[in-house]
Amino acid sequence: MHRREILDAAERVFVRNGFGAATVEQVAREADFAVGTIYNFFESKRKLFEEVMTRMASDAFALLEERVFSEPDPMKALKALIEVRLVYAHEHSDLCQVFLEVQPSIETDLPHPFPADCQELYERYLASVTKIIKDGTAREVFRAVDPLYLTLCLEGAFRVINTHWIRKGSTEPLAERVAGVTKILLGMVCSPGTGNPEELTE
Amino acid sequence: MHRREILDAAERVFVRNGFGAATVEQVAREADFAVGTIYNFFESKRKLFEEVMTRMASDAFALLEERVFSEPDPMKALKALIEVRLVYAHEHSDLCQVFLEVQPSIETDLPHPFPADCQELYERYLASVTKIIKDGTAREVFRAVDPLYLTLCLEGAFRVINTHWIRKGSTEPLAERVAGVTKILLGMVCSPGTGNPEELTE
Amino acid sequence: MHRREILDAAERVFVRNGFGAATVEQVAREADFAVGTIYNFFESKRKLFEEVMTRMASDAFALLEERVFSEPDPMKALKALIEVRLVYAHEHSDLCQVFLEVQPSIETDLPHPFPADCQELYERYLASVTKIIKDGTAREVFRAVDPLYLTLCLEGAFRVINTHWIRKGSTEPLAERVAGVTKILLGMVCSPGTGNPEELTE
Amino acid sequence: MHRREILDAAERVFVRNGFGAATVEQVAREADFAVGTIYNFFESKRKLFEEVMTRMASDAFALLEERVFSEPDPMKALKALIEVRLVYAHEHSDLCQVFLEVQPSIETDLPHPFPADCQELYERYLASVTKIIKDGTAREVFRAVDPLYLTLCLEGAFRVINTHWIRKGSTEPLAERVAGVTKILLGMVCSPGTGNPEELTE
DNA sequence: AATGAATGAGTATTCATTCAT
DNA sequence: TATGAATGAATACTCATTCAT
Repeated sequence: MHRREILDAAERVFVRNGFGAATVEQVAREADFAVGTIYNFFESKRKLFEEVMTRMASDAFALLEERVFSEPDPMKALKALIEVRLVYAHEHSDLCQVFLEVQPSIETDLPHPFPADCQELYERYLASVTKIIKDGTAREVFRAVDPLYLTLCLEGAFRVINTHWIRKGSTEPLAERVAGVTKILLGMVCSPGTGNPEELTE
Repeated sequence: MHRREILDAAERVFVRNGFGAATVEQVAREADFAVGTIYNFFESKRKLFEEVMTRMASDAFALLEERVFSEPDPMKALKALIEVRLVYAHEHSDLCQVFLEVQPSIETDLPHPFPADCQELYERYLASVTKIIKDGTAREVFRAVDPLYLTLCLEGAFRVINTHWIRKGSTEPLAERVAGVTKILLGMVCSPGTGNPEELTE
Repeated sequence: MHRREILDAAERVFVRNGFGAATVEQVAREADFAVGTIYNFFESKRKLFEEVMTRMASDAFALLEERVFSEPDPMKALKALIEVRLVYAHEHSDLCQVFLEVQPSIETDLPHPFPADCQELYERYLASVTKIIKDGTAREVFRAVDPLYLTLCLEGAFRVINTHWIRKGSTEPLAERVAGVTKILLGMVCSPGTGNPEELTE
Repeated sequence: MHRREILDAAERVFVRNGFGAATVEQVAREADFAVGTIYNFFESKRKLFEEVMTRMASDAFALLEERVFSEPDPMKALKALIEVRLVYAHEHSDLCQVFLEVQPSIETDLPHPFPADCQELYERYLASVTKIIKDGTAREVFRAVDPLYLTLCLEGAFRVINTHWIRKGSTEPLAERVAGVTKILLGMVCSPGTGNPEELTE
């Protein structure tokens, strides 16, 4: 469908140039449509941008639901979360780039430039991860610390490491890199003695 | 000095609106000067922006050098780092906002839109923190994990938590919040048994 | 076509005000278009100016080719040249104004501010006139003097007389004025005795 | 005197950059004064420009009065005029550049951008040359043609040849070049047989 | 629905001019 | 008188948005 094609084109253009530097004409050219046609589907550049954002966030959230949030065992869920966030980001660095940015940026035009949908998904994501943490704490496999803060620490680690991988290349195989980070994060989350640290990462 | 006043005004405007949406006229009005005066001190909007960035990064780095990097004991240095990053960010949320953003943004025109000075300070910051980690590991008080990744995990935690505090208010006193986060981060960094977790935070 | 209308309007504005003092908005108003529309057809004010110049020079050159340079007899060609330069300039004083100015001006930013096309046409024009002179000299109807300098003397005469006519009105009929000048210029170019001076101008 | 120094500096800057591209600050820097000082002596950039023009025209006119207009013999005066206009222009190509421009230019901001003084000098110059022509015609050494037009033809020849020499270098010695042009112009002005053409130029 | 020419508000930047010191 | 920092009007150019076809 045309709407879809335009979104795809817009995603490429926004990721390439950022919101400010991207022009509607670039999107139109990339999508092989006329400028006017873009406006038949999206009421403004801003709205188009927001739909791109929301779609990206939805895709990422759907993946997490399937691979992480449906896992009842907290330890398995945590490991899955770490892997998905690190590997997925590696495979979809563009999308990651965007998903990472669910936070205000100095380059951003407005304090909260992200669409409400997007913000809401982020809140739900945090809630879901927090729930995993709480479950793990209840079963005494995770440390007894503030689960929200633990969630945020995890989230921060994902972001900065993903950014680091995106910006610096690395010769080390992905699996090894992921293993190294997993060891650290499990050490942060898991109770000492709870299968931590060595055998955790096998 | 006028140069200083303009930088202050520009800082406020850029933090409020971002680079793209900020206009030189806004900066001029905020600084209570004419537009032309801005150009007597800074050759372009971009250059003005870069000086604002660099100044912010320098201030933050100077504080870290004084309070953190000059501390020879790794455990004390780590605790100081955590406190400075969390408390200072709380007191200077604007500056924090910016220092956080030494990473590419979707709103950004170029992969490395930040001034070279700024990038370099960030690299030096990471190197300094990594050195603390290595020292601690050598003394076996910190875990034996990849020190760069541990540094990045710390860094991510600071950022996301700071962002969280900036965006959500919190009724909980700052000291308690910092204590909660400190507990988590020490748990991540320190060897199990090394004074962790209870007495660490007193 | 709109491109044409804009060129016409720009021609009027540039001739009226000169390049420096002309504004794109004036051109837009004169052409009855919005400013942006100008930029849909011409990439910059400078480019627009250059197209105006080139078009003027081309028109003038085409006329000269048709009426002067295709004439094999040097004497007839010379008379035609004089007439065309004087009469045409009189009828198209704007165009003349510009074609005259293919020379550096104190108002000009660069030594050769005229578009390459324009410069080239001027060179071709000088070469064509010089060839007429040479032919006439070879047949011994024109004086045996440096043909390039003779060409330049002719050229200068045209310009200053045209400028004089443009700036001062004259009650004397054009034909008589042209006859008077023709007599002088034939006297300059033609060998004494070669039908010069009286019967030449009939 | 300071006024004089500023005029000198302004002359250099205007000749180098043209009126439009020259800035008052450039003039100030060239004159080694502050911008404000310029305005203590000249009420505007335009006025400064006009004084530069007028001074140039006056200098040239004074030279012509001394070397040409005070010569009672028309033939000698004509030869002197030709030489002065060609040689002087060669030696003072900057000034020439300007003096040539006593005519509206497409690059000029206003139809008659030259100061009234300058225009008036030009008129007096034309009148003086015309008088020489008339005297020569009365003595039957010059052709019996319209003296004003003959004056203008001379004037045009000077300008275009000077421009040509300024823009194209020439390896030929100046004296020879002047001789070649003199031969042509004497042929134009002088009655056939009146010492014309050979011995005229010796 | 699709088009893309036309629009014109918005912005960075320049520079002649002023005036307090 | 000399200064030069401050001024702000002026202008080229961009680009999101509209709308007649």
